[in-house]
Amino acid sequence: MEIIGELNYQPNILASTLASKKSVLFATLLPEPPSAEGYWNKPFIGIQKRIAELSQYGVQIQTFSFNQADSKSFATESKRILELQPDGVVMAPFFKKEAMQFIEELGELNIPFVFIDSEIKDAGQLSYIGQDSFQSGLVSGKLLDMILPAGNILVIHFAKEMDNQNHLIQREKGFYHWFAKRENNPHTLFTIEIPDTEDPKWMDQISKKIEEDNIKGIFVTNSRVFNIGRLLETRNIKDMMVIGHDLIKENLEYLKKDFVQFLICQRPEEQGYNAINKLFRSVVQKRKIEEENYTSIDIITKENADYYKEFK
Amino acid sequence: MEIIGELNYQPNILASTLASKKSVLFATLLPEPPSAEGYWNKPFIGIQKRIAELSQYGVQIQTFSFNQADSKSFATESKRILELQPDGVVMAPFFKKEAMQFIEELGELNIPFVFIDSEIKDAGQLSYIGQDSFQSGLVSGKLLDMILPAGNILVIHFAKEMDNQNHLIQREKGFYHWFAKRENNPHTLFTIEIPDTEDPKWMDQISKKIEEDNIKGIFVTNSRVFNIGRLLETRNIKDMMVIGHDLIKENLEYLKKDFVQFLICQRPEEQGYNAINKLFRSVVQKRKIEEENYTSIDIITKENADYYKEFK
DNA sequence: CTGAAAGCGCTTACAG
DNA sequence: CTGAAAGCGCTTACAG
Repeated sequence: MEIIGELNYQPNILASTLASKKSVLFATLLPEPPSAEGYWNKPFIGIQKRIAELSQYGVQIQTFSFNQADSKSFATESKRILELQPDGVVMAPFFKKEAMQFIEELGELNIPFVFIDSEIKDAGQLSYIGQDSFQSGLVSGKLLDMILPAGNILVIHFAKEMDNQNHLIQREKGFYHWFAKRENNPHTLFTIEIPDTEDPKWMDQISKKIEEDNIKGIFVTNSRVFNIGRLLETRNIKDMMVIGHDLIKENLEYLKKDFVQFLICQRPEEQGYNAINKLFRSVVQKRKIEEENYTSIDIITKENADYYKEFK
Repeated sequence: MEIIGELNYQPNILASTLASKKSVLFATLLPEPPSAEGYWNKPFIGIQKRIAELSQYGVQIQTFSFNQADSKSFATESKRILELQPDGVVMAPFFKKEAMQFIEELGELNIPFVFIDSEIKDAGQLSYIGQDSFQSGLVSGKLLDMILPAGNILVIHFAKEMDNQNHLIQREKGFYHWFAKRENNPHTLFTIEIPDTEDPKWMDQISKKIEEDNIKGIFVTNSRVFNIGRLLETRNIKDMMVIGHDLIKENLEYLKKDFVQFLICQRPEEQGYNAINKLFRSVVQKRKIEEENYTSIDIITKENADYYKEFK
């Protein structure tokens, strides 16, 4: 060891992995996207890209997905992962109770795991990769404030089981915080939860709210902002300033049509790529990993959207 | 070859590079940053990061830099690179004439090269990595327009030898284009060139312009927007909306103090990283490379600036 | 427990 | 020109 120090010896990783011939298996547990255009396809693209690059090193992947509206599916799939005994796990811990159970069992098996998109604090994760949701809400607040001369604001959660959607709550808090600390705030804020858009009644509910409360700005706390685009287009409502999240195809359409002014984004493909990379660096290369890795809070408009392509 | 096709044989790159023991040398020719906080340190950080990762593969680098105000230094350094006969070159082709001469000689030696930051079209480059400057100017125009209720706008180039600064011209053109196509544009636009800030007379010139022409918005076409921050602070000018480029330390200060509203950024570290990666993928891995790689046009405000750190 | 030998999948100098 | 041998820097099963 002394001589190693003196000579500053660095092992040759190429030779090492070539000789060892060992293979490594990672598992992912992420929400199943409702469609091929859904948000959760994006982290997955990044995951696959990094896995492909690392296939030379014998890195393999097995994917599991759960239904965002069904916490039991999370539990069922996590059991399957435990049976598989992978060398590392990437998960979106959407359901806190089920996730904690899973994490405990991973701990017993000494399997490292990385959180993506949302976080449970101090749960023994190797790393968290995702946005600071409060701050991202604050950015949304500032932007909407800058472009809204007058009128009131509606915050909309298109989500079921809000108890489990901590990052949406945090975004809302950050958003409200902006207006709370602002001097002479002329805007009044309201919040609505729309758990289900199957039944088109929600449209009437929102339209009524817009009229009654002089709503001139809308903030949708997740990627379902295209719902508002559709509403504004079909009911021919103009002069509404709208901010939402994530550059998915349906949102891009309404951004281009000027029904949505800003989308807040978080480089989901890069997140998936980095999640696998963290596992690789820790499990295969035995390096130290930084625990928190807040993604940037990206601001997308009609004009820069086409340049916001990852991995060109 | 038939059997290779049938078996879908993929050579093992690890074994290949381990056995071949060949080393590869890349050269970079970039502007020398005026200080440790200058913009051009950033691409260099990315370059070094990728070189460090690839040192296992026997990739080495030799760096050359030129003075942005002196086209001769570009020519001198490019000659030194030609003598070195590297396996690939990354350059910022700031001086078109000198760059074309250099490129021709690189072509004769069959040395591939990548452009970074600014581009010469169809010059035989392996790839270009940088922003679409026209579009980035358009984004600046839209943002300033959104937050500026009334008053006129001043575009400032802090640059010498404007003939060689094609990307600044393009940014200006994009910016003007936004207001040209806008309906009922209430803002009049002016442009000023400040070749030198050593002599503080430029401050009087700008101040006078601001007063005489009712300037309420300023767009600085490069990273020298901190000059305007200083001017506004020292002369106590409020209510000016300011947009500039690049998140360097001096600009961050005035963003935080609310003298600058937006910075347009282009992930310079990522650009450096990608430039080396393109050379590596082409020269060492013999893969096909995409020719254009426009960087995203990132919008930075006081609130998301702290999260805009690359390579965390 | 220690240490030498075989082998990972290639490249390259060299014998024929 | 062809083809077998040596070697790249490690790991790992195995003999002692």
